[in-house]
Amino acid sequence: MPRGNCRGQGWWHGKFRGCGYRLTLGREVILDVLSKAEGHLSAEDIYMKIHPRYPNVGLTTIYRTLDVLSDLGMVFKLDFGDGRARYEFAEGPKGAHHHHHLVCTGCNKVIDYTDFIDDEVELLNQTEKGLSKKYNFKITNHLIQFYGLCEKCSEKK
Amino acid sequence: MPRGNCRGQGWWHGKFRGCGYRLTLGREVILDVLSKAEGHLSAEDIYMKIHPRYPNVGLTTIYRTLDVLSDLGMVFKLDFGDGRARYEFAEGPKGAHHHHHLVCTGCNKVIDYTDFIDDEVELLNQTEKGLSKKYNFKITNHLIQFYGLCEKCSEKK
DNA sequence: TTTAAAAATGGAAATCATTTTCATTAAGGA
DNA sequence: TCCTTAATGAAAATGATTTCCATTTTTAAA
Ligand SMILES: [Mn+2]
Ligand SMILES: [Mn+2]
Ligand SMILES: [Zn+2]
Ligand SMILES: [Zn+2]
Repeated sequence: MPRGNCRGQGWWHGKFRGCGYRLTLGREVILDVLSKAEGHLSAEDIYMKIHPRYPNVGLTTIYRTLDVLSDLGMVFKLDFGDGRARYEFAEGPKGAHHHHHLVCTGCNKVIDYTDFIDDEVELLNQTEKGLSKKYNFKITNHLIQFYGLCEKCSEKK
Repeated sequence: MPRGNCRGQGWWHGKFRGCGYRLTLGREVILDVLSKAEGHLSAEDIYMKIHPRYPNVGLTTIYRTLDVLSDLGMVFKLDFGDGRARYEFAEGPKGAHHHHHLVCTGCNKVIDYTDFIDDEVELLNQTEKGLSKKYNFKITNHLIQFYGLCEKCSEKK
């Protein structure tokens, strides 16, 4: 968590201000949690992590902030089909860590993978180009996910 | 819509009975609507189509039936991110019509595409094989979607 | 520093697709 | 036809997310 006495010094201060957003305590704390989180957090997960130390940041603000962060491209909003959105920090310009997800339909575990990304990106580019032309569709984004059973869950079965 | 006098004669009668399910009027009608539908219908879409002629088939039954049909693999449950599930008839063994979707984030229009499916399938197989081995993850399913703006929506902008 | 406009906030209430409950009905084997 | 059990519909419950609105905070101007 950021020290309360050096607010607004993070590298993302500029990103906020540049888009007319104000960098508030709530936003900074949420961003901080996300940037340090391992997995894929739901709004409530974030609320739980923050609440003990910042009991006056409400769940509503978390939802609103996550929307803003998604708009700014600082966070990805993910849907693994369990009825609640998950959020993931979009690494800065340095660690642009393009990856996709393996989702276990047994226990909802999610594995990040980067394997085959090169071939994938190649196919994706080709596909995007072709589809853009054929359907006059401007593709801005893609979603690739694999579903199945993780090691533990296939053993159980 | 099926004629009321020849119930249970459809090619899917066996599929139901084989899995211990009963073939009811509601299920038959829902399947019929889906098999003839062009696009991607929500539960309520289906309800609207059915209700005039079969006013005693409730929305609850539609949800339940769609679950059954998904389990049987006769229908695909889709999520285009607009907060309601969509359903699509999974063509029988004949017209196995593997395709993915272009989703317009402007107007929610969805385009089916089959282009590049061959290269895609090849990459997918390779990826699935590699990931299965590396993570001991049994992949049963994949999701690929492209998001962007359709022709009309990019003009508007 | 003072001030005023705009943005952000939190808590409560609303939304709304989907699920659950439960009493009733219908399917299909015997 | 009879009986067991699956299937059904209506109403109520659920639960993640959004909306409302009165209050607070931020920021730029004076
Ligand atoms: Mn991830
Ligand atoms: Mn389709
Ligand atoms: Zn699992
Ligand atoms: Zn569009």
